[in-house]
Amino acid sequence: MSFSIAEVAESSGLSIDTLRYYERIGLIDPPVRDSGGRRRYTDDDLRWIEFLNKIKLTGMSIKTMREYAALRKFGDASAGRRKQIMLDQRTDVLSRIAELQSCLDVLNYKIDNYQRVEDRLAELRGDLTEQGATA
Amino acid sequence: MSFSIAEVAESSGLSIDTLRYYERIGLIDPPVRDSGGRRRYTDDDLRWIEFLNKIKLTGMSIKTMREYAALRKFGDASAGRRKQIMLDQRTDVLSRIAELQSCLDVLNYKIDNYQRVEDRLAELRGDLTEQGATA
DNA sequence: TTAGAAGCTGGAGTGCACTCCAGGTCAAGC
DNA sequence: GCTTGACCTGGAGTGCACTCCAGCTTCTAA
Repeated sequence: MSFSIAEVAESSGLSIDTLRYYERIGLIDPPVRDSGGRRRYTDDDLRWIEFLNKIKLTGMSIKTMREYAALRKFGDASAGRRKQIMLDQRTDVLSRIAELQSCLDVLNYKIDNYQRVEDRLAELRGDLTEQGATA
Repeated sequence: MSFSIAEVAESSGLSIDTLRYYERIGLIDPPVRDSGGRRRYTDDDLRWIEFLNKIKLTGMSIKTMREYAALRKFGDASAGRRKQIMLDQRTDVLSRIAELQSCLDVLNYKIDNYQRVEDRLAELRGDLTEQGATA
């Protein structure tokens, strides 16, 4: 089974231009072409693209993803370096999660504050309405 | 008490250029100047810069931060909109945390795999050494 | 009083990750 | 056989968030 570039774009959430860009810079291997020169992606290609998408979400730079992609070509011999990249990324993700958690506190504090301001303003408007009613 | 731009840069972790850039684009109010025309930042300025830093960590764009900064000028009247911005940002942060958590699974899976490959390679090398010893 | 450090301005340059475009090819349906 | 739409290429353009620079002024310390 193989897929057109449009199908891959659809299923991966990347644009067609982005897929071609990733190929140009060596993130994706050039897929086979059909008789008319169009790209046909295999299941393997799809899985790799899904994986790229996933590690992109962790905030990995394209530079690092390219290194990782290049290392795949060396098979088991590059397992050590690839493991290291994943380890570094995990460290990164863990600290980013912690960072975001601490930001939540600030956000919540601000939200509470604005809520209080809004409540006070609503109350004031209520008072005015009452005055208007009794005047 | 007031601070030179170098001191603010030091304490905020932003560069001097970035501080001036933020001022240019309206993220930071122009601080008062000393007799020689140099910027002197107040405690209030510092607090605002710290806050900016914090919400930047949440991934808020400069565009949104600028809107938020501009809204401050309207005081309580803008509390509603500012609360909304913080609410949106909180939603964002929560989903990003969830996303990162799910990425951790992939990272862990990969790390385990590479560990297994390395273990196997180490074992093979061990065998070779033994062979070498007995040959 | 003078050298050097720190700060100033407006504007240009950078790196990243795409995104768009002009002009061309190819296959399918009418 | 001709139109239409998907796809192709190389290269230019975009938006974001800085970052750097030249050429100037001002304070400080020897």
